Amino acid sequence: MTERAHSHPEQPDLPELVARFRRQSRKLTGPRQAVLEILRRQAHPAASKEIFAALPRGLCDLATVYRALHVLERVGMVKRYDLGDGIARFELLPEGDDGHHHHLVCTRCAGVVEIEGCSVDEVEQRLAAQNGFKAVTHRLEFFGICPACQ
Amino acid sequence: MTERAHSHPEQPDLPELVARFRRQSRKLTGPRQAVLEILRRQAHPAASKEIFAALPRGLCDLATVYRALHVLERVGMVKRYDLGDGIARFELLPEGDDGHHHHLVCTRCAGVVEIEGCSVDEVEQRLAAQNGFKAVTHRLEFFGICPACQ
DNA sequence: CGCCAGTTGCAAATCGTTTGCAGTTCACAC
DNA sequence: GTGTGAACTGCAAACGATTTGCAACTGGCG
Repeated sequence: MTERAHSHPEQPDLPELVARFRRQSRKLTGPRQAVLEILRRQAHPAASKEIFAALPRGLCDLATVYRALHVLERVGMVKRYDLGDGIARFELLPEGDDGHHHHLVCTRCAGVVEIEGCSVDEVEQRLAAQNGFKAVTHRLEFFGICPACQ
Repeated sequence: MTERAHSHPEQPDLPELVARFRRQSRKLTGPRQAVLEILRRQAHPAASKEIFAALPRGLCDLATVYRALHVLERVGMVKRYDLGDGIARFELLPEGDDGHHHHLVCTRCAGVVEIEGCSVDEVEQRLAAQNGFKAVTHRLEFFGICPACQ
C-alpha cells in the first residue's frame, strides 16, 4: 500500500518553511533545511530514520536529524505521531494549524491513510467537565487491514 | 492523583484466573500466578516494571514478568495499552470481553481515569467502508491535567 | 516415579532515542 | 569583510524498555 491519498494538497515551498523557521530565531543550517525539504515531500508521517535515509548521503548524523526534529516540534512546525509501533513519526504542520487529525494504518503493510476531521471533540469536552481535567486532548489512531493486504 | 475511580468493580478471584489460565493448557508456575495476583489488584493499566516491583522480592526475574505478560496477552487474559510514554501497560481482561475502553491520563502526574464506553465505533465502520479496510479497530487515549495538578 | 516440552535466570543483545564533549559554523555586530 | 559567541554538529557512549540465547529446572501427564 503506497497510495498517497488526499493529503496535504498544497505543501508550502521550502523558502516559506525556511522563513517560518528563521522567524523562530533559529539557525538555519544545512541539515535542518534538508530535513524540512524531506518533510515537505512526505504525504504521511515519516520516521526519523526514513528522513535520515532520504537525506543526501552523509549530509549529517542521525543524531542531528533527531535534534532537528525536536527543534521543529518545539517551534510548532512539525507534529509527532505515534502509530502504535514504538517509533516516532513526524508530519509538517501548516502555519497556525495544530494539525489535529488521525490516521488509518494497515497492520500488515504499515500503509497509512490520512483521516481528516475529528468527531471526538465533544467527548473530550464532556470528559474534561466530568473529571475536572483541563487542557484535554486525545490521541486516536485506527488500525486495520488495507484492501491490498486482505 | 491516585484515585482508583469506578473501575473493575468486581475483579475475578485468583482461583478463577488460574482456572482460566490452565484451560489454555499453560503451565501454572509461581511467577505467573503471582503476576495474575498483582494484576487482579490493579485498578489501572500497570507497567511491567510496576508489576515486577509489586512481586514478592526475588520471586522471579524481570524477563520472566515480560514473558508472563506476553503469554497472558496471547491467551487473551490481559490487554496491552499504550498511554503515550513508550511504556507498555497491562490490564486484566474479564473473560469473554475484549476489554475495549479508553483512559484519561494526567500529563503531570500520570494519574489515570478509566473511561467506559466508546463512541468511535460508528466512525470506525465508516472508515472501513470508505477505505476498503477490514478488521478496523482503534486506539484512543485522552490526555489532560487533573484537578490536583492544576 | 520419570520424562520432556515448557519455563526460568542470567547476561548479553536490540532498538529507538538521547547525551557529553570537543570541534565547527551561523548570524549579527563592528 | 571579519570577529565572536551562542548554536549546532559529529561521534561515540549511554539509556531504558524489551527481547533473546542458552543451559539449568520443573510442572503435570503418563
